[in-house]
Amino acid sequence: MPARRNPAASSESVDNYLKAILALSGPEERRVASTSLAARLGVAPASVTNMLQKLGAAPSPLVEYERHHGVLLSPAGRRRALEVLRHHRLIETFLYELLDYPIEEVHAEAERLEHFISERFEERIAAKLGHPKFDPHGHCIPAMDGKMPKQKSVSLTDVEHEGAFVVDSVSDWDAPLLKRLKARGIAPGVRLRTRRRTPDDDYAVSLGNSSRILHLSPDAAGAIRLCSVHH
Amino acid sequence: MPARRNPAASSESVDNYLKAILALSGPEERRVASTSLAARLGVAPASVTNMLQKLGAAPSPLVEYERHHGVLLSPAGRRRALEVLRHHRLIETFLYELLDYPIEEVHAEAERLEHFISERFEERIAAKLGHPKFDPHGHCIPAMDGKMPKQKSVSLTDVEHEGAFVVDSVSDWDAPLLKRLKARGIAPGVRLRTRRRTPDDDYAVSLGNSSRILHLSPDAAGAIRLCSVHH
DNA sequence: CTAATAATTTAGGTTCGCCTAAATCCGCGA
DNA sequence: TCGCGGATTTAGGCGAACCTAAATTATTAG
Ligand SMILES: [Mn+2]
Ligand SMILES: [Mn+2]
Ligand SMILES: [Mn+2]
Ligand SMILES: [Mn+2]
Repeated sequence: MPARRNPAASSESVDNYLKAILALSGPEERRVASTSLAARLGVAPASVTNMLQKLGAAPSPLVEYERHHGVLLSPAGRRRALEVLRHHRLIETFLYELLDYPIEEVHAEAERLEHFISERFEERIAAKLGHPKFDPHGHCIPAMDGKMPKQKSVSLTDVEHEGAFVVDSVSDWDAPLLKRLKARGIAPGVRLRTRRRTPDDDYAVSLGNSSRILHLSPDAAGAIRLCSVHH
Repeated sequence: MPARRNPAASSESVDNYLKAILALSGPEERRVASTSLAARLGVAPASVTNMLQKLGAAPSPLVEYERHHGVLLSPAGRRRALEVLRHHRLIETFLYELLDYPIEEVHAEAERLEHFISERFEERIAAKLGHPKFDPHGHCIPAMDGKMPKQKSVSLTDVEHEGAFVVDSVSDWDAPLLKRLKARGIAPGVRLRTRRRTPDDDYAVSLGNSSRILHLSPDAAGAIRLCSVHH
């Protein structure tokens, strides 16, 4: 009798659920609905329910789950999610900086490898990279203790007035889109000016000191987060 | 009805079976018995039979399997096994050369990662390393086309006469043993002299120009392969 | 040539992560 | 307050990759 080991200790799937909950619950740590998890993970809603029940019922649960009321990460779950996120972003940085990957390819590779590297690997690439604080998309890399500064950036889609900004980060979700942004010169750290717009306008911005105006699709704009420039 | 996809296309498990068959069938490509596969993979013999039946029955089989008569890799299976072996040894070299892993730790990490890296990753680390031909244990890294020069080394356990050799390779199988060998100065490329011995003697060798004699256990000797020095 | 021993396969069962179809629940608009 | 539609859960199943115990087959010593 193999003394039934702790179910759901961790696995690629579990890790991905935890990371998705972390992302979807946002800085305010809202409860996350199964449907949104299902959409994000590309699985059926029933599969989500199943997994959440299992995770929530384990001896030391990784999530706090209540029927019909969504989930939250438990402290242990949050710790694990941040660890995987740290792996993800360190790997991305490593691929970009040391292996010269094109930026739009780092995400997919990191998405797999994040689950399989050892603590030693994590530590070694972090050291090699000089303990970076940001990944190539401009996202913050959680520290080893799970601490991560709150982000105070806004989505370009939420800016309606004219203003001067710096690109904080770009979404890594959609590789082709990311490639297009790169081709247009939009990358973290780039200075960017917005113009006043009404809901019907497209997103018109100019970069650096150039006066050339770029017109961005809503998709593209949605992938860009900005910081104001009053340093 | 989701149009039943090619079963056993490839997976971590399948890869490990193929690699094990490649290793156990040796340069002469002997048929491999389920028992030896079971022992090497650390699974029950019944599990091996199961897997071999599945692999052998697939539309384009990765192995040629005959009840009660062991398996052989098919050309496709051999190709895949060599690809995974190439991954393994490139990753080991990468961890050793670029991430400063201690030699006894590279194997375990490579054993996992070999299944999850992309072609791009493979190509990039190979380039970064200058397309190495040997891994840190002295094992040959298969080329991209799967070609690999025949090894013409002998196990230290098969040497009974006095002679001058160069250490060709050390086994990566047993990390503690590997660490001990390292501590004793035994590594690929090191010059090593054997003395005449009878089956009851231990393995007595001296390294480089030193006259100091090392006495090796059968385990240690079994982990060392030698080349003669007539260059 | 036979019989026992060793190797191998078959039978039956588990866990994980997923799916579809069929309930069920819940909040909101009339 | 009622009931409807969307969100969610339940029920029933599947394939991978394992396992143990019980056949079965091969080999080999006498
Ligand atoms: Mn992932
Ligand atoms: Mn990123
Ligand atoms: Mn492996
Ligand atoms: Mn090796």
